[in-house]
Amino acid sequence: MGEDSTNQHKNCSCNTSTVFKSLNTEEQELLNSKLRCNSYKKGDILYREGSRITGCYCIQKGILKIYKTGVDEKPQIIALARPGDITGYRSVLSNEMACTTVEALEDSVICYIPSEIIFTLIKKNSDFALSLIQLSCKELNQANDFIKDIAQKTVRERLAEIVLMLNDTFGTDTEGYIAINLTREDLSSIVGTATESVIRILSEFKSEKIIELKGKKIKILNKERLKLISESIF
Amino acid sequence: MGEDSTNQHKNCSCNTSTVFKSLNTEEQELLNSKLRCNSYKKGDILYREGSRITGCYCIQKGILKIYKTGVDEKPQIIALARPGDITGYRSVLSNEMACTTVEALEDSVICYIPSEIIFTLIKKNSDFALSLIQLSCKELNQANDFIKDIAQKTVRERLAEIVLMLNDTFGTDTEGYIAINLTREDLSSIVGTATESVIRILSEFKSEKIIELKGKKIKILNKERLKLISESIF
DNA sequence: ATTTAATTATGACTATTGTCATGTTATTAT
DNA sequence: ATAATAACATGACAATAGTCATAATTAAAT
Repeated sequence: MGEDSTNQHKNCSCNTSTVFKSLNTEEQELLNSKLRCNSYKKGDILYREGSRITGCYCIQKGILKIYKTGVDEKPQIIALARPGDITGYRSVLSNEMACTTVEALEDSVICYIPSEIIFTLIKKNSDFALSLIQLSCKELNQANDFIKDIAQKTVRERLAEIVLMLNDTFGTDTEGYIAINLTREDLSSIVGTATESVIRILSEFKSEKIIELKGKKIKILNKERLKLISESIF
Repeated sequence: MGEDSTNQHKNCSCNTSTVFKSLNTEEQELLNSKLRCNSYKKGDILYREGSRITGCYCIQKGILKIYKTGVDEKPQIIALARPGDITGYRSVLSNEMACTTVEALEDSVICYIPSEIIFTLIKKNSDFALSLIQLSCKELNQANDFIKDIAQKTVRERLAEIVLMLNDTFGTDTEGYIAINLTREDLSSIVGTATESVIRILSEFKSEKIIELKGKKIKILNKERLKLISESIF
């Protein structure tokens, strides 16, 4: 874990992140004075399920995978987080042990925000409190939607859906490939299936000219078709 | 839908419900003055997915089922709510259309709380705001746990888990039967499986002397065994 | 009370998905 | 550069769970 701390937060993503947009100048400064940025290498663990955390994390740069550990240590990825996203706020606000493990998927720069400042801001600024409620409500709704999908859709349909989600969330590089590197194993633990199933279905999509594959990189060739598959219409 | 409105809220469950416990006397009175209780018959719909709601609902008496509609109109039950629980707050706070349909599972008495009062209380009382955040975070964590389970466990394991959850949440009647009447179809749309699978596995549990069945009623005979099954140990 | 509808139950069959085995290709480390 | 490891790929098979059919039972409605 990098101890590459900085106090240079003039253009920290925390300031533009949606939850913090309701802060006034004074509150922004208070926030900035308490922040501490750290660098993490690919594979580094920010915190583990069951450990006590004393603040939350705002991503400046990089991508995090957030997962719960299930039967036989099998991870279930609950979310991926990108710059501007915050994580850990749930455990901080409920004053409970971390309910997920958070790991850097690539080299990242993460801002640490101590618990106290979060509580202070909630007390001071009801709009900030409302933003936090709205954030957790949004995540709750996404989680409920995914429960519905995982319960009702086939693996093929869910994988199509996840590929579309990745495309929307992380965008594409200059060549049109989705800008995130996930192993087939990571993908399988998002979709909720076996690694071999992901490999097989991606190959199917490829031979059906719906996607193109280059190593871990995925490029969507036929978005409409992929959408139809994800909606159980195909 | 019952229009059996009352203004008698001295002992409305809203006052004891966990989210409202942080209100002071003045705020309690403000809340009570705005409440409106209605009676609903079994099968009545409080609101439908996609409709605009202008307040949230606190259960005085009865049980509600909260579901999302999936492929082929198939419902996926996201939660069951019992006296003291509130529902609809998510859509109210995010100012979005309802993302679930809510239906009375039995004759119920439900308190309607207009949106404005919720927003007012968030502004006035940061502890109330915090309670709301904690509530949604708790539900979020439960949803994420369920994603993990539905992705990794077998139907048999999940059904065992749900029976245990129902027992803990709704308690038992004088004869020891779980105090909720769910059809096998309802159960299947909680567990995320086919109705026939629920029927079959409940019959298995019965012949293994793990549960006892009397119509829709379920009595747990061997809680330890059921727990082991739910944890994929059996 | 009796018809009607809904729910529960079970068998037979099919489809989907997971597991295991094995080989190949990328990555990473020395 | 080369060994070692991790990731990808594919086939064969097994297990889990879904669908369809049909009957019995229970609950609801007139």
